[in-house]
Amino acid sequence: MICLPEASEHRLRQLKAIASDVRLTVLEWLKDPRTNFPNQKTEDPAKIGVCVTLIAAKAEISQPTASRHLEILKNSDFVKIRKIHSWSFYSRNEDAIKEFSRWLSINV
Amino acid sequence: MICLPEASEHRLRQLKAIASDVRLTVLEWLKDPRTNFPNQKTEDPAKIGVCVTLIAAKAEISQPTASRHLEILKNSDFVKIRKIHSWSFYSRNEDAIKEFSRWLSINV
DNA sequence: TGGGGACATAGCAATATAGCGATAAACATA
DNA sequence: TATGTTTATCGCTATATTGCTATGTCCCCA
Repeated sequence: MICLPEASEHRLRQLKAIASDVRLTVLEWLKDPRTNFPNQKTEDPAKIGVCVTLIAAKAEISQPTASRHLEILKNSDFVKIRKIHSWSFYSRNEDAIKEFSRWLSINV
Repeated sequence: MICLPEASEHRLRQLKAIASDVRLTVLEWLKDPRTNFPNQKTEDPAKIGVCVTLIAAKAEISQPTASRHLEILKNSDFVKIRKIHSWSFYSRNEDAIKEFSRWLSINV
């Protein structure tokens, strides 16, 4: 059986995380939160992040499904969460994304 | 529903192709075919590629399963096939891999 | 012409993934 | 306290993926 090196387990998790049309698109949207989520009034989406409900609405999926996708993106380190009151504001983790991209360019 | 831009369909296919422990490992093995497949006598693995049977044996999966994985890697452009007689010799498509890596570093 | 090796395809079973509605938890406010 | 809002989790169904065996195809060689 295939035995992946310990260090690559995390990379495989990251690869699976972005190998999804929904998650790839959400990551893309989060590059420009002000343009893609202009209706968020509670917090500045570019500074704090975007809440789950607005992401679900734009992706036209249910809120639980969006929550699950965002959990997967979080487990792969591609996004960060900022929790304020009952909101969860999601934003890109540019450092982790860059590091992943660098790993891929070297190791794949 | 999510509607991925036309151009990204191919990228999503590529992401799904390497989001697999088996396929990621095979791609890794194909970086150094002489070391990883020293038993191939018919053709030089480093020049022509590696045949399906040896890949299946090293990965400890059945030949049809290996064939399927290699087909997925081929459809994503990550490998090339060289057919000689009844053999199919697989090798990395370094150009396509580099192009993919460049796309990812810019667009994800 | 027949046999054997190498590969791809078909068909099936098991597992993983993605979607939903219902519901619980946390919190602000009337 | 009661209500409404936001999010996460649970349970379920549908689909996709991965593995296998069986089989067909192609090609070389006896």
